[in-house]
Amino acid sequence: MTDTAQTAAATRPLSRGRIGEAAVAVADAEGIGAVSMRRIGQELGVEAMSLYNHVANKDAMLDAMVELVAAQLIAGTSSLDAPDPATDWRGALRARALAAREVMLRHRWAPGVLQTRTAMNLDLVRYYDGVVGVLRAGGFSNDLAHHSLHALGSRVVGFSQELFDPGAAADDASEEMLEAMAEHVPHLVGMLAEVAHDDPASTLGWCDDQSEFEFGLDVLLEGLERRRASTVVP
Amino acid sequence: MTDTAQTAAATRPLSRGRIGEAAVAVADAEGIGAVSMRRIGQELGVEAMSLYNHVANKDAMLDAMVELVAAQLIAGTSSLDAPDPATDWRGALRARALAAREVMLRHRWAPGVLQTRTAMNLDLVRYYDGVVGVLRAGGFSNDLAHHSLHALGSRVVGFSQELFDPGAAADDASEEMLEAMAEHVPHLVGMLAEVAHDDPASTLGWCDDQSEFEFGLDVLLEGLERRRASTVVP
DNA sequence: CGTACATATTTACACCGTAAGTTGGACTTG
DNA sequence: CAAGTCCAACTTACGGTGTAAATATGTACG
Repeated sequence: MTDTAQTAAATRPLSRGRIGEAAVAVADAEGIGAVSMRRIGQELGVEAMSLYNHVANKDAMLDAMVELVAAQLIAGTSSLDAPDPATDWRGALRARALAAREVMLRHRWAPGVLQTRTAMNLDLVRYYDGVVGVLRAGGFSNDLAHHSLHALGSRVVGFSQELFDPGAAADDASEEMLEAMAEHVPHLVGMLAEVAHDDPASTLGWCDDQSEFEFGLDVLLEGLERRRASTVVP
Repeated sequence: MTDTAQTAAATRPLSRGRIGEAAVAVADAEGIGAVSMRRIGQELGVEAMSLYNHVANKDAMLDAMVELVAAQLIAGTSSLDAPDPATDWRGALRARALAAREVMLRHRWAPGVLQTRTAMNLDLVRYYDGVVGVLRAGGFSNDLAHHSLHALGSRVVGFSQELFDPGAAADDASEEMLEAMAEHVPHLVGMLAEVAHDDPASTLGWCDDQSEFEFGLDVLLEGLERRRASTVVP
C-alpha cells in the first residue's frame, strides 16, 4: 500500500494547486458537503494529514478552491469580445456578468463558499477591479462606482441569491400545500396561478433562473445609468 | 443530577418553541457555529438526545429558528404605519424592507441560515405574500410582480449579501496589502482612495452598510416603478 | 557516507449528529 | 387501589469531522 502512495506522489507531487483542483472536482460532482480532508486525500492517493504540508487547514483549502474559480472568472472575461465600455458600459458590464454566471453554473457550490470567505483573493479582487474599470470608462465617478458595486452585489460575479428555491420546495408538497395555505397567502397563490397559466411550459418549477437574473441585472443597470447621466453637466 | 434535570423539565417542559428560542439566543450571542445539539441541550438543562423528542433532527431545529425570525418579520411589518400601497407602493415596500432589515440585524446568523433552508416556512411565505400584496395594490401585474420579487431578491427580507466584507479584510493587511496589489488593481485602489478621502470618518472600513443597502433598494424600486408605469395605458 | 530536510504516515483527541436501547415517573383503566 | 400503557428524558455507542503531535521514509547535499 505504501507502494501505490509513493508512486502516486512520485508521479505528480502534491501541491496546493493539485489539492484545489481535486477539491473542486469533488465539489462539482458531489457537492461541497463531500469535501473533507480525508476525502480529498483519498482522491489524491494520500493520507489526509499529508495535505497539511501544502495547505494550512481546511479553510485554506477552500481558499484554494475559490482561487481556481476566480481564475476562471478573469479568464472568462478577458477572452470576451464585449462592447467598448467607453461607448456602451452597460453592454460591457452585462457581458461580464453573464460570462461570470457561466462560471458559477459550472461550480454551483461556489456562491455558498464565496459568502463564507473573508480572506481576499487576488484574482477575485482583480475581477472587481475590472468591473470598476468598466464603470469608470463609462463615465462613473468613483463615488457612484462604489455605490454601484454595492448595489449590484453578487450579480457582478454571476449569481443572485434566491432565498429559497420554489421549484425544489414545490416538489414535495406542491399543489396540496398551496391549497392548504391559500387562505394565508392569497396574493402569492394568485400570482403563481397566473404566471403558471401564461407559461404552461414551466409547471411548478415556474422560475426561469436565467431570465430572472437578467431582468434584475437590467433593472439595476438602467437605474445606475440614469444616475450616471444625471451627474454629467449638460 | 437526575433531580435537577427533572425539576428543570417539570418547571417548564421542553418544547419545539423553547428549543428554538434557546438556539436563537445562542446563535445571537456566539454565532451559528456555537449551535449544536449538545450545546442547546445543555442550555436547557437537558441531554442532547432529549431534544429529539420535540425536533426531528438538527435541520428541524434550524427550521424552528427561522420560524421565530419569520414571526418577527411579519410582526415587525404588521405593526408598521407605512404609506398606503395604493398611493405609494414604493414607500410601503421600502418601509417593509427596512423593518425587515432591523430584524436581520438582530440576528446576523439568519441570512446565512435562510440561504441553506429549502423547506418552506409558513410565516416566511406569508411575509412574501404581503410583499406581493403591496406590489399588486400599487398597480403591478402578476407577471411584473413576479419578476420584481426575483429582482429584489433578499432585499425584501432586509439584507443583501456582500461578497466579502472589505472592512474585515482590511483589518489585517490594509494599507500595506493595497500598495502591494496596487499595480494589479489600479481602479479599485483609486476608487478607495477617493471615497476614503471624501468621507474621512470611515477610514478603511469604508462602507456604510445601511446607506448602501438603501441605495441599492432605491435603484431597484425606481427601475420597477418605471416598468410598472409603462404597463398602464395612458 | 552521513546528515539534514521535506514529505507522508500513524496515532490520538475532542467534537459533531444521531441510531438504539433503557429508565422512571405520570397518566388511564379495570 | 393496582396494573398497564405511554412517553419524555437518559445512556451508550458509532461513524464522521478537523487537526495536533510524533514518527517513518525518501531524497538532496556537504
